[in-house]
Amino acid sequence: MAPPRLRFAPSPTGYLHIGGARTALFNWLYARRFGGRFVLRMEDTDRERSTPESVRAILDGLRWLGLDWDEGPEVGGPHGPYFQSERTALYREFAEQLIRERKAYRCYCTKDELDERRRIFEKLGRPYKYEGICRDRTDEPDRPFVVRLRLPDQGAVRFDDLVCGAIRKEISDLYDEVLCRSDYVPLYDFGCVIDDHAMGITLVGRGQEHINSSFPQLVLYDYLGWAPPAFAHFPLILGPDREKLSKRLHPEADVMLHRRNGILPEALLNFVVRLGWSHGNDEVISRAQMIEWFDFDHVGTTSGVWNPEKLLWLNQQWLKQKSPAELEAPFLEQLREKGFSAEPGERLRGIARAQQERSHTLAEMADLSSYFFAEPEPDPKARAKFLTAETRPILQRIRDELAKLGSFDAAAVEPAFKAVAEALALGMGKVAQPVRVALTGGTVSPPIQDLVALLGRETALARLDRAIGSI
RNA sequence: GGCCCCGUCGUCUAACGGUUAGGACACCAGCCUCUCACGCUGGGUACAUGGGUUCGAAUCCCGUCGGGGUCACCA
Repeated sequence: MAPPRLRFAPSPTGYLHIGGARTALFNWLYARRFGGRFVLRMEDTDRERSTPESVRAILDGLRWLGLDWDEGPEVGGPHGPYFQSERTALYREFAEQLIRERKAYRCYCTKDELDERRRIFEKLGRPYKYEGICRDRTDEPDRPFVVRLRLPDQGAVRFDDLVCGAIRKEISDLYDEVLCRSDYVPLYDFGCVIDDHAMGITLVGRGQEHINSSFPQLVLYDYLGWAPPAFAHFPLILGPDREKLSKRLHPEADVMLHRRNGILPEALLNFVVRLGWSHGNDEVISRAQMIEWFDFDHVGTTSGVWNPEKLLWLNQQWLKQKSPAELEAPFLEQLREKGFSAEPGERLRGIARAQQERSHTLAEMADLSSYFFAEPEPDPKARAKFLTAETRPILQRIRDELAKLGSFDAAAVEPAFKAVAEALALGMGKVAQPVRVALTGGTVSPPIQDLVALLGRETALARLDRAIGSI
């Protein structure tokens, strides 16, 4: 069997959203697993709403997620151009062919006329479907027109969806929809069919909201004498309110918002792939494993609800297993975003290592690390409890021991604490916690020896001195 | 409203006629422990509903109810 060809065909009318990202992911995974090709095509035929900025945003989003395309914008390929706005000659050719063959016709009804009729029908409580007024007109007035599909008189359209199984619809439930405008700029179904065929697409994977457009598309394939691709319709992703995840209602639909929030691309992919697909009991799944395991048999049919807690948990899992070097750049980005003057390097990686398993996001990691980059903001409650006359000698003792240290790394610092605790006949907790408050302002930090080492001799001693002096 | 799709814990899901209906997130309890986390152990919560088919149904069929999608010169 020839290698499958799949595509992702977004319309550049805004940022890359989660639903689109998952559609892209599923198609990409299938292509990667079965040695196929993954094509990216911009469906920019809505001139009002399509923008170059959106093209940029979608490309950036896909790249951030690591979903690379074999053919498409910026990489080219043998089936270009990959922007529908540059392919009108092709649409015109087939539109005219369909008209000649009486499988389509020019319709001169104006938008206002149609709106008016729609209003009347709605007032009567009946759904409006274009009645085929221009079906049999023979004149060709010099007026704007649209090209409409001439539906067969009867019959049904059926297909076997790779995810949903057998689906069918009566022709009588369809209507003569608009294929393209006077200038032959196509609408969705027409552009989709022409391009999927021209680009050799063998498998169309998209969201379930497109199930209903499969029927007219299948009619088109039949009219054009082309073998249709296989279809796979994926379950929808719903917002917490159980409505389809949309840009308007749900801010979390923005892929790049999650990047700004400190989510790792691996985690977002992992979260989203599990919304609708599963592999036994596996939860934390890498890109490589996804490619190895993905198939449509295990894509479910029920819509999934966005679950922010699970995303956070997954992100923590990924954060934990990243190396400090991998975390360095995105961590730095977060810190600077928050106004800290951090520099890349050994120390930053050390802080990342110390914080990575106690954070859900890179943003949280940056927040938790504030005292490494600025003077701590003292928490009054922590002060009152741990910086007292009773703990003052402990702080002093630790300060003295630390000052004596030749090396100031964690391995050298830890024995100093142990020694003080032993000398004072106290548990580690009694010793470490006051120091923690003195050094960070609060009661939460990495293990005390890591904290001290990361702060460095000068800062650690200065903060201890200040705490001692303030009691 | 017409049409299309769907219906297992609160959420994501496993199960592909025979299981005490499994796992994960979240939640609760405990352990670990210098704090916070991580980790570990344990706990509660689900087959929408009514009828069939079958020796046997969460799994197959039909009805009901419920949810979502779609009905544009958007995609």
